[in-house]
Parts: sequence; structure tokens; C-alpha cells
Amino acid sequence: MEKELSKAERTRQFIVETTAPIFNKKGYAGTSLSDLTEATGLTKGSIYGNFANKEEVAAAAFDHNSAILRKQVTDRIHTAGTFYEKLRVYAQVYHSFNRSKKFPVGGCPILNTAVDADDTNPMLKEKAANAVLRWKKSIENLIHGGIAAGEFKAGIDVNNIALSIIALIEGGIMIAKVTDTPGSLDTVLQTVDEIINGLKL
Amino acid sequence: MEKELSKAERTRQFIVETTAPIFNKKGYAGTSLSDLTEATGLTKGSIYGNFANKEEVAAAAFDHNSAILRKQVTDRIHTAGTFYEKLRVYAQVYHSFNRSKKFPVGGCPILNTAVDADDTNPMLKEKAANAVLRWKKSIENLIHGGIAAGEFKAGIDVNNIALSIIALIEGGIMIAKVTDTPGSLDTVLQTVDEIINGLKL
DNA sequence: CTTTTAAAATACCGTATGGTATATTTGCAT
DNA sequence: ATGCAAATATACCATACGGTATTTTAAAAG
Repeated sequence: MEKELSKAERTRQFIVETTAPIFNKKGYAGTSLSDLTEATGLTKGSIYGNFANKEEVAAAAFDHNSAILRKQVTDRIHTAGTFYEKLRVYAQVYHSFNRSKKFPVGGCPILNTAVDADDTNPMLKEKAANAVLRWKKSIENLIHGGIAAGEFKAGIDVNNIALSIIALIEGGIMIAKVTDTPGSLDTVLQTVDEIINGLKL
Repeated sequence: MEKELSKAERTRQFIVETTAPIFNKKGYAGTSLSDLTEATGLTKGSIYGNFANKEEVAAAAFDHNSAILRKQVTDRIHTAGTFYEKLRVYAQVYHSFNRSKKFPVGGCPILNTAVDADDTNPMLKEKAANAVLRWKKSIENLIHGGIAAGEFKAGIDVNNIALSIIALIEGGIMIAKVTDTPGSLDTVLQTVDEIINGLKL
């Protein structure tokens, strides 16, 4: 019952996996077609046989990078027992972002794509926006779940907490990367943990 | 005693002011020389008579954008009476960032340049890193001042507070811009205010 | 094993890129 | 007013860009 991948599907997958770190590091405008052919060892003909244009490759690369992240998160959330532990997963996943091979190369694709595309590429911008909004919804759902389960207190400003957690993580990544101090991210993640602790009854 | 600007100095200034919003919006790789000539109405010869290359224009543009921001902040900090009020200035300046003409067009230049350059352009990366570190130092100094003045309690994790405030603001800007919800930034800035309130004796 | 179909490589296209050498114009001091 | 230097424009350069039409190669079906 395992899905057999056609040649084209495998090549497409290979292109996406190989070029996703490049788009994540260099951005859309900064990544050239020769970057893609060099990294894959393929020719332009092959790439344009599988994608309509550069934008489509970038879109698939973003989806790939955020899928890596999403899998990490959902896996850990499912094994976590309490809503408190589930909420802490985001901070945990981003904690080891520079060490783990399970974190996209080049940093957080949401941050990178949001900043890269917000004034230049509507379709990439929308993808990044949707990723942020999904993330926010997911945090809000966990908080509501925790309230319903009697773990968290009532009267929480769910919107404010969700936005603040995301902002802390993404801002922390920016600081850590640009100043080459991975510890700065961990410091900011402490504040995330404190916020989550403050939700407890 | 007013400084007389030479023709070259005025042209240089004009180029920087005119192109700073473009670099801030499109990034270094995404901004072409024809973007610069179109916006200024000048020719390549004129631009290259005043700058060695594109990188130098981008560097001057970043300095210009962050100077706009820094002036807003320092002006308000000097008129604020208490360290509590001084600390709140950052949130205030960024609060009206989409409305005010005193805020760089295209969003926060520190965030934009940090994300744009951190994997591609060492000199722009360093400029963004220095801006972050200056900002952090400034917050830390205000907190220490507040402790010495008896406004704030002792035993504050100054490093953690400074990094968290910066992360919240920059992360909040990213969220607000990519999702087209300016209110999201204001929501995050509430958390910044709460953190500052928590410093009080 | 052969035929058909799909995928990849080659060769090509017009245009834009960052940058330079040279010519022309402008501002400024004498 | 004029001569000179500084500033700007013009013309040009090699290369890289994103993208396409066509040929060759490889895979899949009969």
C-alpha cells in the first residue's frame, strides 16, 4: 500500500529538498536559477519540466520547510500528556533549532519568508501569513483546551498570549541569528515558558 | 555656523533618502541599480560617482533608516521624566509605526536587514547586529538607572528583560506586516508594557 | 523486445544586471 | 567673465538573468 513515486514525482521532491535551504537562506530574489541547477546537478530544462517558474519552486520550498517544522511540533504535541506540556512544545522545538537536523537550514522559514516577501511577492507573503495564523490558532486551541480541562485559569487573554509567544520566538530567532548568540534565543524562550507557567491554575 | 553642504554631499544625501525605503522594502539582492536610477532620476554614472558600489548605498540607506528610528527614540527618552516612562518609549515609537511619517517606510530596518543579510551579506549583517546590541544596551542601562533611582526592584534579570522586549517588538512587527493586522503589533506591545510594569517596586 | 510516452539535456532568446571609461556639463573661485 | 575642478551623463562592457523550443535520452507499457 506504499505510494509508488513516479520519476517525475521523485525528481520534483529532490529539487524541493535540495533547494529549500537555499531559498530559506538567500530569499526569493537572492536565489537564482543557476543556484538551483548547481545545487541539484540538473539543468534548467529539467527544472522547468517540473515547475512552471521560479516562483513555484520557491512556493514548494516554503511548504517543504514549514512541513518539517510542523511535523516536529505535532509529533511532540501528540506525545505530551497535559496541555501545559503541549504548549511548551513550541519553545522546545525552537530551542534546539541550530543543533537539530530536523530544523530547516537557514532559520525559521516563516520569519524569513514573511520579511522577504511582505513587500514584494504576494503569493509567498500569503503562505507565510497563513502559517502564522495556523500557528496562532493552534496555540489558542491548546489554551482553550487547558481551560476546559481545568489546567489553566479562566479569563486568559488568549489572543494576546498566542501573539506574544509567536513574537517572542520569531524575534528571538532574529536576534540570535544576527548577533551569532544562540543563547539569546534560549533566554527569550525562558520568557515564553514563564508566560505559559502563568496560565496555570 | 550652519554646516554648508557641498553639491556632492547634497546629492549623496538625496540618493540615500530616496533609496532607503526601496532597500528597506525589497532587500539588498532585490534592489537593482535601475531601481536606484529610476527613483532618483539620476544616472548610474552619478550614483557611482558618489558611492563605490551598490553595497555602499545599501549600507548608507540602512544607517539612514536606523538614524530616523534612533532620533525618535532618543528625543522621547530625553523628555520622559521617570525611568519607567523612558522604558516605555520603545513601545510607543513602534506603536504608531504604520501611521507616522517618522517611521522608516517598509517596516523596521533592523528586522529587515537582519533577516535579509544574515546568510548573505556580512557587512550588512554586522550593521544590523550592532543596532540590536546598541538597542539592548540602551534598555539595560535604563533598567539599571531605574534600579539605582529606586523606581525598579533589585534582582531583575536585565539581560532577559532586554532581549524579551526587543524580541516582542520585532516579532510583533513581523506578524502585523505579514498578516496585514496592525492591531497585532499593538497587542504584543501590551505585553511589553506589562513586562515593564512588572519591574516597578 | 519493441513501441510509445515521459523526462531531461542542449541550445538558444531577449533583457537586465552591476560596473566602468569617457565625454559633457555644472558649480565655484579667481 | 573665465578657467578649472568637481559632478553628472552617455555609451559601453561582459556576464547573468529567467524562460522557451527542440532534441536526445530514459522509463514504462504492450
